[in-house]
Amino acid sequence: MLHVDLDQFIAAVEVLRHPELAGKPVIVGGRGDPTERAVVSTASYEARAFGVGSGMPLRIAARKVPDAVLLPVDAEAYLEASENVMATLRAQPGAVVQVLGWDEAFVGITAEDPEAYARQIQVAVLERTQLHCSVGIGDTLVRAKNATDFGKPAGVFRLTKENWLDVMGAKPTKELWGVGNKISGRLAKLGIQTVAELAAADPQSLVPEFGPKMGPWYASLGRGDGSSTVDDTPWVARGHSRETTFQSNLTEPSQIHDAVTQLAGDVLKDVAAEGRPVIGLTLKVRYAPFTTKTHARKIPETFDRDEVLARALDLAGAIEAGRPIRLLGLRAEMAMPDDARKGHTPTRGGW
DNA sequence: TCTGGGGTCCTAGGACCC
DNA sequence: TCTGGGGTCCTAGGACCC
Repeated sequence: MLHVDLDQFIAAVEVLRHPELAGKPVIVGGRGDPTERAVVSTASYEARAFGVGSGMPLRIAARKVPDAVLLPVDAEAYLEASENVMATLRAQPGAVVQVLGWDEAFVGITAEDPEAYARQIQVAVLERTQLHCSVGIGDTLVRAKNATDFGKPAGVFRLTKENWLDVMGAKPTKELWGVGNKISGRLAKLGIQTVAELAAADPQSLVPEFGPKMGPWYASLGRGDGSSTVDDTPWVARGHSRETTFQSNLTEPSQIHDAVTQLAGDVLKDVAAEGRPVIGLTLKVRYAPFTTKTHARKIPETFDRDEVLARALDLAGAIEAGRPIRLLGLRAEMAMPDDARKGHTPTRGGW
């Protein structure tokens, strides 16, 4: 199968709308104001050369690149571009497309020459959307996903059982899809630093540290193993959430009340659009400077706005009085339709 | 340097039941 | 006094992804 990933997607869409920005360091994030609390969504390659990357505080990014062009996030524009890309992928002969996000998809194919097929995809996407993409080819989803990194920018790379350890073996475990800072740190404490060492680990030996599912899963990640099925079942959301980072910390109960009321209204709008009842609520509170707590509650199935709002405000009663708050979030879990296929998700799909 | 917003899934521990 | 062995459900929190 193939993994298709658009190059510097958000920045590229912005450059298409503003051709005069081509070749300049472009940073997209928040409302484009570096004095606000926000992070970088995407930086162009020119900006990345200064050490700017996704997730970096906008303030820091602006300091690193004084000449950068800062732009606000325009989700609708990116979604429209994304839909054009995905439609192009679906139009390829025999392609089964599993979307992973705005700028990524697995494409299941059967082709004599996968590299040629991948090149054809790149041409088609460029012709239709003027966007460049990189393509990974693999015999599992994990290998295809990791292969894409070696193809960037605008290239093609193949990872299979045969060359997986040659290419990936010496890399730190953090390079793997699903292993971040925390897990790589815990693996290191077990004496596992590299992909090759993880591949050699006995899956059962990881169970005490990571549990019965995740332990063996990490071992298989090290080997590049896992599902090789691209699943194009339409995605069904488990829930919807909204969160707000306040530019100045909240301290007053009335401010909390107003903020939760606002969040509940926004979440309910998303839920109503799906026509599925709410079955649970989670309130997220980030106290200043930076500790996060969540409070969750199952609730009886309901479509009633007042009921959901009342329960959200009830959850807000768990907020510690007097501590300044920098973020509030509210998530509504929805009942799943009976025919929804479990286990298919946008970011962890195929596991 | 100071950390967004939208998602999903896994695990631990307590409550409760038989 | 010292205390079983399952099972399920719920809450809280952790970790990851784009």
